[in-house]
Amino acid sequence: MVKITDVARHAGVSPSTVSYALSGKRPISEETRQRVEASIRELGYRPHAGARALASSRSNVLALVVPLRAGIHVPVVMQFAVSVVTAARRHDHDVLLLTQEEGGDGLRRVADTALVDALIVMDVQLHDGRLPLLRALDRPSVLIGFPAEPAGLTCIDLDFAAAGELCVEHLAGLGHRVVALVGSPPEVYVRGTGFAQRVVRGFTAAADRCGLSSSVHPCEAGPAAARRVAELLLRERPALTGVVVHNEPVLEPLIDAFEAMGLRVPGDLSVTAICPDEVAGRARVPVTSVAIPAAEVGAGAVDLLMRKLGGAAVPEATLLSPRLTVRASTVPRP
Amino acid sequence: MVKITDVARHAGVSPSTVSYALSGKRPISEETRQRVEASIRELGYRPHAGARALASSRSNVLALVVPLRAGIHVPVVMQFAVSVVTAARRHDHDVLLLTQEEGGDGLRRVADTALVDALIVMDVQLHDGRLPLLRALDRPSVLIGFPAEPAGLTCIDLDFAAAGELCVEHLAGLGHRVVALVGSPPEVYVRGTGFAQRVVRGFTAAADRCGLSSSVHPCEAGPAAARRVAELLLRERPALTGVVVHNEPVLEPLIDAFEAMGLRVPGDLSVTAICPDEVAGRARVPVTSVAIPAAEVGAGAVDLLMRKLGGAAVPEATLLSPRLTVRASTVPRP
DNA sequence: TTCCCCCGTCGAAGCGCTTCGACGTCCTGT
DNA sequence: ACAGGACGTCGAAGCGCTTCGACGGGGGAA
Repeated sequence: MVKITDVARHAGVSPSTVSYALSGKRPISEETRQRVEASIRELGYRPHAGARALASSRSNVLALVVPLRAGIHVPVVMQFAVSVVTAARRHDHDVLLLTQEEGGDGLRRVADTALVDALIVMDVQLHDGRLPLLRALDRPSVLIGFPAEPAGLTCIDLDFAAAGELCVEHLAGLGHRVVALVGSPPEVYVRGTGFAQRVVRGFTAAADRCGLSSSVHPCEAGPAAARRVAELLLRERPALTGVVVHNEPVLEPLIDAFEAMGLRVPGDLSVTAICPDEVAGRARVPVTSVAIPAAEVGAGAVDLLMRKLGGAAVPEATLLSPRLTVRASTVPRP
Repeated sequence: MVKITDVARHAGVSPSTVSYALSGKRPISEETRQRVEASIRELGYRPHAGARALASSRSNVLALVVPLRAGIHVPVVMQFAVSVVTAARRHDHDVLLLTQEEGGDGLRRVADTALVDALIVMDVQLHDGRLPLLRALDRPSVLIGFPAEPAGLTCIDLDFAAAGELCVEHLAGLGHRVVALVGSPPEVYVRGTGFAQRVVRGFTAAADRCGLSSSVHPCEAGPAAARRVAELLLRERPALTGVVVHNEPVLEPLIDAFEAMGLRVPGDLSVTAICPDEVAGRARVPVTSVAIPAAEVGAGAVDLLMRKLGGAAVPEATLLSPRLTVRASTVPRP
C-alpha cells in the first residue's frame, strides 16, 4: 500500500504538505501542488479512509435508514436511496445503508462509533420513537417526512398539504363542485403517518376555500376494497365528478371499478392522484397527478446535511412545492 | 468521548486487556472479562470505527453495488439489499451502498481507500466491464449473477436454467405437449444478461428431453407487445397449451390478452412464470411460478464473503435450486 | 522436586493521516 | 530602510485502537 509518506518522499516534500495540497486547507504553491499531484498519480496513492477518519474525526460517510414496512411504495424508496447516494458522492461522501429493522440501536451504533458523520432517516412517523435519540445525538441528521413535533429537528418532504390543495384547485378550476378524496388504508392514519393526514388537511381546506362539497374515504389495498369505495361513492355522493386518489395500489383498480359501474373516466369522473409518475403514467387512462419528487427530496436532504456539517444554520422545515402534471384523466365538468 | 483507556482505567486493567476481552483473540479470565464488560456498560463505551479500521486493517464494512438500469424489477433489488444488510449485521458488518452509475471507479475507490473489506456486485452482465477489476482487486468479492467467464470469481444466483427446466417439467407432468417461452425484451438478450439466456437453455433442453414441441419468443414490455405475442402464438402454434413467462411486466397483460382472444387461463392454456412471488400472486389468476429467492441470494452472498474474509476457500459457483409454487394458472391438459 | 509450558496480563509500538505551531522568505506600506 | 504580514513549508504530536513480544505464576509431567 502506498501511503502519504511515500508520496511526500517521491515529490520531495513533507507529508503535511501533501495533506495540505490535497485538502486545500493551507496555501500551497502552484508548482508544489503540481509535483504532489504528479506523484500521487504516478504512485496511485489513495488515502486510507480509516486513518483519515481517525485523524480528522470525519468519516465522510452518511447513514441512510430505509423503511421496510408494508404500504410504502418500494420504487420510490429506491429512487430516494439512489438520489441520496448520488448527491452524497457529489460532496465526496459515501452512504451506509441501514434498515428500519435495526431501529434506534442502529442509529446510535453508527453515530457513536463515528462510522458516520450524519444521518438521513426516511419514513418518519408522527410520533417516531427515534426522535428523542436523533435530538440527543451529537451528529446532525435530516428527516424525510415530518413528525408531529419537529422542533429541534431538520425535516424535508413534499408539501403534501399543498399537493392536496393543488389537486382540489385543479378540479375546481375545471368546474367540478363535488369532490372526494380516496386515501390510504385506515391503519396508515392510525399509525400516524404525517403525510397522509396532511393530504387530508390540504384537500379539505382547499375544498372549503373553493366552496366545493367534499368527503374523505380511507381505502384498503386491492381491487375488492376499491370496488367497495366506488360503490359507496356512487351511492352516497351521486353528484360526484372529481376524485383525488392518494393510494398508489388502489388507483388502477378504482378506475376499473368506476368503469365497470358505468362511470367513464374522464367522461363522467375526473380523477387526479398523488403518486409516483410511473404509476400515474402507466394506468389504463394516464392520470393527472402530483408526483413524489423523490430525487429532489433525496438531494435536498443531502444538501441540508452538508450545510449542517459545515456549521451553517438550516431551516427546520423544508417543504417542496408540488407540481401537477395534467394527463388524460381530468377534463372540465360536462 | 469515552475511549478504551478510560475503560481500562475504570476496570483496573490495561487497554490491551480490554481489547482482548472484546475481541476474544486471547484468553482472558472470566472475572476480568466481567469487570471489563461492566465498565464498558457503565461508561457507555463504543470503539471508534476509524481507529479500529486503522489498527486492524479491517473496516467491517461491505460494499453493495445496486443496479439502476431499466428492465430490472426494483422491489427485488430492494429485497436483495435488505437481506444483504440484515445478513451483514449478523456478522457484525455494515453495508456501504454504491450505485451502478459510479461503475468500476466506485469499486476501486472504496476498495483502495480501505473503506470496505469486501464487495458484493449485483446484476452482473455476461461480459461485464468490472470483471477484470474485481479479479485484480485485493479484496474479496461476490457476484450476484454469472458472467460468461466466471473463472477466478465467486458467483451466486438462482439456477435459472433449472428454473426453466422446472417450469417445463411441471407442464410436461400435467400432460402438455406444446409449450412456448415468452421471454425478456430482445435488448436483454443482446446486452448479454446471463440469466435470461440460461432460462432459454434450460427451457429448450427440458422440452427436448421431455419430447415437447417448444418455441421461444422475446417480448417487449407493455400490453401492446403482450397482445402481439399472444396473437402470434395463437396463429403460429395453435396446438399450444403451456406457456412459460420470464418477463414480469408482461405477465398480466399477456394473460389479459389471451383471455381477450378467447383463451381461458388455465382452462385452455396453462401459464407458469419465473418472477417474484408478489407478481405471480397478485395477478388476476394467481400464477404457478418459480420465485427469485432474493433474500436467500443476498444472505448467501454475505456468507460466502465472510468465509472468504475468514480465509476459507469457497466454491466459485453457487446455484440456488429453484422452487416451484403451484397456483391456479396450471392444470392438466384437457 | 524440577522443568516446561500455558494462561492471563501488560507495555509499547505502530496503523496512516491531519493539524498545530514554528520558521524562513519575500513583499508591502510608510 | 524597516517593521509587519502573508505565504509556503516543515516537524512533531497525536487520533483511538490492535497486536506483538514479554513476563510472572501456577500446574502437570517426568
